Amino acid sequence: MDGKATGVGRPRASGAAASRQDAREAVLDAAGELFTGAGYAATTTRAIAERAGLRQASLYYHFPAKEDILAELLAATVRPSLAVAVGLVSSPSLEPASVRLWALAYADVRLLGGARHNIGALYLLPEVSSPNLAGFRAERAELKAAYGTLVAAARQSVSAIRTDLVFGLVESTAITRRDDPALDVEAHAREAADAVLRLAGAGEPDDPLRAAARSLLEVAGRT
Amino acid sequence: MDGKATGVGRPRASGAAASRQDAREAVLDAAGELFTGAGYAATTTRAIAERAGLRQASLYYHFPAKEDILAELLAATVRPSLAVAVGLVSSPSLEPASVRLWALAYADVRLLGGARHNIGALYLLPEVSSPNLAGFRAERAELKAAYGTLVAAARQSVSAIRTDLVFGLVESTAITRRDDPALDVEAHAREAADAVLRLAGAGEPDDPLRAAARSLLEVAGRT
DNA sequence: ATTATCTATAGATCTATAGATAATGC
DNA sequence: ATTATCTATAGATCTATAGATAATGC
Repeated sequence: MDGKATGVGRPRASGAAASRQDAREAVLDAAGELFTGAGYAATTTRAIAERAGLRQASLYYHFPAKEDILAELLAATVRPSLAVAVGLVSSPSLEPASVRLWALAYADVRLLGGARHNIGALYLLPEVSSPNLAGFRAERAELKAAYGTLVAAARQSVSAIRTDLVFGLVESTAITRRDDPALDVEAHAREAADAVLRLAGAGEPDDPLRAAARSLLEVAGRT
Repeated sequence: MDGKATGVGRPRASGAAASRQDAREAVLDAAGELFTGAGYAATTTRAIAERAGLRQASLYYHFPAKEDILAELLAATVRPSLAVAVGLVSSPSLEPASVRLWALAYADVRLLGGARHNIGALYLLPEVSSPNLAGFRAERAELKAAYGTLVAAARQSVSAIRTDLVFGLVESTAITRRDDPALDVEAHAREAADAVLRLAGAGEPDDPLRAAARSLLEVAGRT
């Protein structure tokens, strides 16, 4: 079962053998590390390929252009959080909005912070404004809208807050992780979610609320 | 008084005449626009020079290297806020900490948002991690520490909050402005400062508090 | 025959330096 | 003589394409 390590196609110069799926994954992983660390423009296709264990030109068998690698990484960044958000907003839940808002912020920060590289930092890249990445921006706008919905529903006292500030607080966790890579993601996510509730004027978060939010996520199959 | 438009040195090919100081300023302004819009690595020295009205090689008369342009822009970004922060933290003020915290956040967001280009977005560039920019990072850390001091002093109820989250909320206003350049800076600054107080658990901001904070800034000579 | 890679390279830049040049200042 | 610019270019890339090649699959 171990023997046939090499698959179809010319073997790699580096020796490493891998299936088609592996190659794509390796490229995305390498690009994720380099893009988050050095940025998009400063990362060469050669560097990505080297780290992925193949030659520069071989990238183009898997991706039509460099920007498509970024597009795929960005999509993978929003999509899971967006799925959680849609679930929390749309499905008729017995839980109050404050619980669902806490759950969304918590899940979002954990998903971003728990990923292999600091993919939340991809949001911050100036290349995100590129016309080719409109699809990602649209998904990100949907996610933001979901925050807006829950913030509006959860508010108890204080005047309305800009969704920007709530969403911005969540996104800023990527900067924090960039400056301090050893961060405890779980604790950070909890504190960020607490902070979101305070911002939204949804009352002070307490342990029962957090527990309810966490089990809500588990029911949805999402940790 | 208008006649001698051209100064010392060979005239510019573009025709535009300018003194040494003007050239530096023009370069910084051009770089500010391009770096915040497209990022550092994606901005060529040629593009900067073109926009500044001189030839690519002439940049190097004013700056030893491309990175020094970024360094100077970054310094100009933190320095004014840091000056405000030091004033608010150190000087013995009659105002309570919550007023001073509001004042700091308000001044910071206004300074970032009110500048000609979206210079707050420079914080977000991955190049900030460059070893050559350690000086900037140190100043930024000082500013963050000032937030931490005021947050700790202003807290009334709720458990302590990470300074990261407060500072991150402030920094995130640069992302908001990137996505929506027409933003009303004054209103945004006020709401961000309100949000900071809520995060810090320093009680609900009200108009008298805001007025006190604003006059505190005016006394310090800073709007 | 198909697949997944490789080698080689075209064509386009990009940063920074060398050295010339066109002003003013003394 | 000094200053601020210019032209020209070295040397180093960088992305993407063309076409060859070394596997497996039929």
